[in-house]
Amino acid sequence: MHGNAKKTLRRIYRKLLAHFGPLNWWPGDTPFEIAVGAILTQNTNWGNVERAIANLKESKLLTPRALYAVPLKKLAQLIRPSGYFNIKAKRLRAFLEFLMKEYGGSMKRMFRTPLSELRERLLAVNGIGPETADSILLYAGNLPVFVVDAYTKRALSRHGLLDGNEDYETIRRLFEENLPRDVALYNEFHAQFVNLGKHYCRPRPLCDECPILSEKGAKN
DNA sequence: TGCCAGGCCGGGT
DNA sequence: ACCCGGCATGGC
Repeated sequence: MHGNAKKTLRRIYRKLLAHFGPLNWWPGDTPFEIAVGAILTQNTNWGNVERAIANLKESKLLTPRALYAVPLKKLAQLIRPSGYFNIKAKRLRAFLEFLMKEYGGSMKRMFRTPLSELRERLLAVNGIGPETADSILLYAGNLPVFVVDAYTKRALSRHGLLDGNEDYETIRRLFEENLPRDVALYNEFHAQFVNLGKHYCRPRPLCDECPILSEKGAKN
């Protein structure tokens, strides 16, 4: 990114917020539900994830202990609407096993682990990659980690702020090093990027009319 | 109808 | 260190 990253990021944030208004994301009723949602939403529409979570709620299974006891095949059927249900059932199980064995099934206890150590441990769980780990840390744990997703990369690349070949960690550091270490800001900023992607930054219809970010060299 | 969705893993160069 | 196929349902 060019010289004035701080100003550029603040300007993008201001424009997103002005356009969409505050989104106040809280994608779940409990930290555990948010973690489950973070895994289920991998490359999947959130609407489908809501159905899967509704199934778990109706079955009274949306607690770590209850869900860990569900047989894998049954778990897969419950989360069927979220897509990739076989692989996601295994990924949920891997996270549940981690949570149960390391923290007795307590998200609160899990979040007492120092941040950088917890991030490493989450990344070591099969099925949890950088975006999923960071979503759990930020949205379930209220910890100051910036979540980078496909829309974030796409928007910054398309507007010339990134080359497009930067990796996840590079982009995450770009945000964390150029914004105040503020959980509410990280939360809202990522939510705004996702909303931008939904409306204006699809892969196919080139977002010529994107009203949010200014082109490289524009004044605002 | 075909493309896309808030990725990640495992195997191959 | 990249690159790619596979995973799968539901909305537009």
